[in-house]
Amino acid sequence: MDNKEKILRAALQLFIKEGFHGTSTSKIANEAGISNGTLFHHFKTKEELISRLYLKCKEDYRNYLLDHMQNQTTSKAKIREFWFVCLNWGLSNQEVVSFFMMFANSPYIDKLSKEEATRNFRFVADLFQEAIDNETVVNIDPALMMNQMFAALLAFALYLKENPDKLDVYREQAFKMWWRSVVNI
Amino acid sequence: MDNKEKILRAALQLFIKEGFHGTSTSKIANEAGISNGTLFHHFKTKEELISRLYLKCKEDYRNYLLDHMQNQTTSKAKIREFWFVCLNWGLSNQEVVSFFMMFANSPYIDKLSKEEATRNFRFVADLFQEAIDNETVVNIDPALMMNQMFAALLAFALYLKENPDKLDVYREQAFKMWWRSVVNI
DNA sequence: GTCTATAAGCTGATAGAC
DNA sequence: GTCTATCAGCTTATAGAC
Repeated sequence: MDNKEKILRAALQLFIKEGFHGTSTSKIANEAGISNGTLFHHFKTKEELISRLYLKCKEDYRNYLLDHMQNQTTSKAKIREFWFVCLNWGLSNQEVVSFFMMFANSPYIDKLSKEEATRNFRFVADLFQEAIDNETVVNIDPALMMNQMFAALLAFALYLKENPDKLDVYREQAFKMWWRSVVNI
Repeated sequence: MDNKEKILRAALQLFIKEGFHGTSTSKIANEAGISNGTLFHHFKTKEELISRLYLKCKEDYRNYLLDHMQNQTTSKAKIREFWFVCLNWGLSNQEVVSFFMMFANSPYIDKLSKEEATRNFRFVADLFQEAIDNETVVNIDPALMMNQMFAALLAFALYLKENPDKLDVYREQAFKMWWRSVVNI
């Protein structure tokens, strides 16, 4: 692992614990086991470090999703699979989930254009659009549907964080409940 | 408006814009039109100021909810009303919504016990428990159901923030969709 | 690429006059 | 209650040797 990677890892851990402004660059350098000067050699400013970390996490997330999606045939099967792949990613990347939430509620989000952040996730919108077109799900703005799906997933993941023993109990039901809210009947 | 109130208002605005650590006490004092010393007369530390602001917002929120709930008879009517009262509060208190989200994803949340934060919202859990008991909704942990409802509402409110013209289009449908996910059929 | 040394400016917080 | 003056420590970032 090179120093750039070490810095990003240390930063992620500290940002989650202490927030962006609560984490100084010297703390990051210290945690990464490198000097202050080295940090600023790899990242011109603290802000650049934060943006790079965010973009890297987003890319990793996207790659995980694409890697784990099989070729399902029906729209329902595709969306169902997407739900569970997202859930599994979230359960094994809880720090990144926290980081995304922090980032989404911070002023930094404005500096990376929204277009830029969602560009690589077009395939998700396409998934929903297809399901709308073939009348598998109700006809609402796919953006709203995505919003609702991620919200339901996130809320479930947060619930599991405090009730880890409930995963088996509600794993299937959580999906079924959300699905009932969008399925065309 | 006394100085304490001025400070809290200024702090809320600045925290949303710049984050907790990004907002210095002197900025707050400046924005509130008072001196640095006066701020520390009213709040012993910056942390106390943040906690007080959070608790005040939570209380205002709770009072709004209780004030606007009529006495509905059926569980469905009660929950439906609760949804729309929450939605209306969120739409007219968007800065507070942002603040709550920031706070929830910050390290400060750990310092106020979770018990303390939810204590005054027991009436919501009771609402869901009643609906479970009389078999209006599916039998899942009311905490999970609350989680899901607030997530759906919040996601809808965030969607409206970027698509304000869609309120009339989806206002009813958003509730109906969530309701279909929990109703006992 | 990595380090040490350094700096100007800001931070939260205090002291004491009014 | 409010103000001004003040501080010790930390902040991001730079300069320059190795």
